[in-house]
Amino acid sequence: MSVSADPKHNLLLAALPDPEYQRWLPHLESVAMPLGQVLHESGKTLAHVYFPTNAIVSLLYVMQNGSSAEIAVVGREGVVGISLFMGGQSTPSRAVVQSAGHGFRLEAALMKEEFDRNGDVLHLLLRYTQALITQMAQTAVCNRHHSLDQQLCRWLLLSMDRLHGNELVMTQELIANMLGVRREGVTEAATKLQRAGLIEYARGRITVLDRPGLEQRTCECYRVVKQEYDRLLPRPLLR
Amino acid sequence: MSVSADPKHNLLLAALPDPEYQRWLPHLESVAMPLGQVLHESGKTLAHVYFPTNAIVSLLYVMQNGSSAEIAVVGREGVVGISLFMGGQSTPSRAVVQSAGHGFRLEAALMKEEFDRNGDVLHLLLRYTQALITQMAQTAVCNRHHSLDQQLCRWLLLSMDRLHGNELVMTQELIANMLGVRREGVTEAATKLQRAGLIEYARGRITVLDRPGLEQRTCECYRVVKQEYDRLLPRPLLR
DNA sequence: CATCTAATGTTCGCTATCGAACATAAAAAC
DNA sequence: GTTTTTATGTTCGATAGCGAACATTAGATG
Repeated sequence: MSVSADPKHNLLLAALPDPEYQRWLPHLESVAMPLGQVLHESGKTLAHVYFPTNAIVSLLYVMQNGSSAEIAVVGREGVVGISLFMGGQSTPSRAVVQSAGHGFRLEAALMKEEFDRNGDVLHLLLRYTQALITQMAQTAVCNRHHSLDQQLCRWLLLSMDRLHGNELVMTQELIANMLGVRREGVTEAATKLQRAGLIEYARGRITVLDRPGLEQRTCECYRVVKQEYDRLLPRPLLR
Repeated sequence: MSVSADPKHNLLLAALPDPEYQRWLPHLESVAMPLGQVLHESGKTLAHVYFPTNAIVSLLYVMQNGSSAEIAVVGREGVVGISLFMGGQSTPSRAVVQSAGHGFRLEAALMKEEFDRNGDVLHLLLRYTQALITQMAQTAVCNRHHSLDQQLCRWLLLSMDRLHGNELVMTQELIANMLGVRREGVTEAATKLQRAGLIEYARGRITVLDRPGLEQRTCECYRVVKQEYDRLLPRPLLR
């Protein structure tokens, strides 16, 4: 698929100054990212960092009792594995491919080395990390205060922003895992959105029909996160 | 108060290598941190970073409708204002003193300069930031899945870890703002804890009587956050 | 000491979400 | 084409937390 063959479809890779990009290129390994693939397990040391091009990855926390909650979502705007350059080697969360696609990966040691060279790469990755922090913080707020309806809209919008089209392959069961709610709740909320003509739903395939409509229904959380990504990672990235 | 007079009561400052510490010392300004003081406002550029010694600071997000939720809490183990060195200059959250005390602050420009020198200081601050990220992520999970009772225990434990004694000056109203719930809910939960003999409550003063009891009642979130701070910022800090 | 104010305690009906059970239908497997 | 599996839809009682109203009491203020 040509859409995934170019590393520059990942916005962070695209934002690299040319010397860095050329240096990384031979080490960037093209990888398929199938639905459900676990990129890193909670508490385990990372072997690679992943730069998705057209895949979406969920950072999610799985509790002792098995229920889960998504903390943040990473797509072509970002990188999976920040704990590597943040210095902790691992995190208590799991990274799972939520929407199949492709991406590129870089070996942990190489990533760390590049980060520690300490120039534009460092500042780019740190700004991205700050955007990711905003997403996590907003998830906390949203979980506290907003209705499932609103949260579903937020989640759909954040996912759509990370894809090219307006279609998402995703069952209600999976969405429920991400949002940390029951599947029935998602069914109910999704049915409402479908009745309102905002989305079309068919056995694991969601099509967004009316994006502005979703934006109107969602809570402020979506806008805050979006604005912060735009602010911290404008195009052209890097001042 | 002697307990606040020494910058090394802040664990990050204490973890600085001596050359850095000596260089910072003349620039560290001792400041009182009274209850309710706003250290930075949502979206505003930071003038200083703050290193609390015996104060506790809440990072909280205030919504359009006025309700709020705490995203993370910072005490003597940390620093307020990470967005400064992360590169964003500001964040969509507000930092408010939740428990009065003292601290030290450093001018934004100096902080950035030190960070960009790019040695131990950078890695120390990044590891701290990763611990903070874990706290935010866990807050999101906790908000989704755990009861108010459990969350109150978590909050008390996290706060106690950042103080010296076992007493906290804090009304139920304020706790409710932090947790993003109603004051009545906090009253009810706190009454339960008091009846169980775990805490003593008296008009804006909480005393923890049975810490292990609280740890038993709280959810896994407390332990995860605690362990992650210990892992990322062990004493002696810096490898 | 009397008064006022802020902090806490209590109650009641309401709503969103949960937990569980079951129905239906589309797609996949045979 | 028949069977099986998977995804979605629906219902019912239970419960946690909400919103609002009001009672009580300990300190602060005068």
